[in-house]
Amino acid sequence: MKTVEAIHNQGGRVTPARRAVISAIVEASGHVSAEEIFSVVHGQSPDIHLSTVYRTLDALEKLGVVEHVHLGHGRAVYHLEDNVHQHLVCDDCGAVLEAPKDLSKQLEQELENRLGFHIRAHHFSILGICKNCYHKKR
Amino acid sequence: MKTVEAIHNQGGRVTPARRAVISAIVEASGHVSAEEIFSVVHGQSPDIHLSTVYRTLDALEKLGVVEHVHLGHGRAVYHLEDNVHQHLVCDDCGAVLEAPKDLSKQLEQELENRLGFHIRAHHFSILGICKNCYHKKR
DNA sequence: ATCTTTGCAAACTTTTTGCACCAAT
DNA sequence: ATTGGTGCAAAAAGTTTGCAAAGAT
Repeated sequence: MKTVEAIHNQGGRVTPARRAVISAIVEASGHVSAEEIFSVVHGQSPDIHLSTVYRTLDALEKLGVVEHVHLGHGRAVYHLEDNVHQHLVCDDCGAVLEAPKDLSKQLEQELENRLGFHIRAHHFSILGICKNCYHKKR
Repeated sequence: MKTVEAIHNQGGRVTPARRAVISAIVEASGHVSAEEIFSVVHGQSPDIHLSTVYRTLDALEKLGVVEHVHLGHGRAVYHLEDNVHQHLVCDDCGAVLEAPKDLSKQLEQELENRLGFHIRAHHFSILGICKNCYHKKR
């Protein structure tokens, strides 16, 4: 487990709470809020507190294991850093799609050339209306 | 004043508070948080409450006069709907740039063709590192 | 033994809401 | 006179923090 090593290397400690949070994120394999993570973790280990989840997420973020993003309005969601991509978020149904890599690359290039602006791909989010919602009239 | 008419047409009332909020946004001519709007408004009319600002912003949003966006992490910011554009937000210094229109258009087209995803330009925000921050080493 | 992490409770920030009063139409 | 808007205070939602006890190394 790479994550566990990363924690060790930084002088961090591998605790049950941290294991639980990590596996909750891995199992979710998507975009999950702190509370969603908490409810999974808390379901199995009721002694683990919400604030511990937040602190663990913070720690994992510092280690570069997870990343949090604010998709659209509302709370932050976390996802694994190995799954870096750009998010398309439906403003109607909340669906989260991933933008095609080449499209992202292209945009990234152009913004860099023209404005010297360096996209953080993992922090990129576009709101709009997804195919489904668009077709059920709006 | 178009906005005032819009309010009337919906059976809404044009109150001092609403006038104050509207002109605060117009004068700010950028991206302002509810609190920034409040502090301007409150500076001139100390009797106007923060909750009134929020309610007014809500009302104006329903009328399509303003729009709020969550740029990056942190609180919502409001801007006039006539100034629709895509935001580039610097993750370091918080600077907000506007993306070139043609670039946006291109991306918009492609996402539509490929995924059937319809960008809401005004709700679009890209995080990254701006030119300045990028060059002062990172 | 050391020093990080946790549980807990409480604070904080941003936004929303209930209610009685007030004011725009 | 209506009915929508406002002030106020209090709640809600999401996140952070201080502190003493517990646990990983």
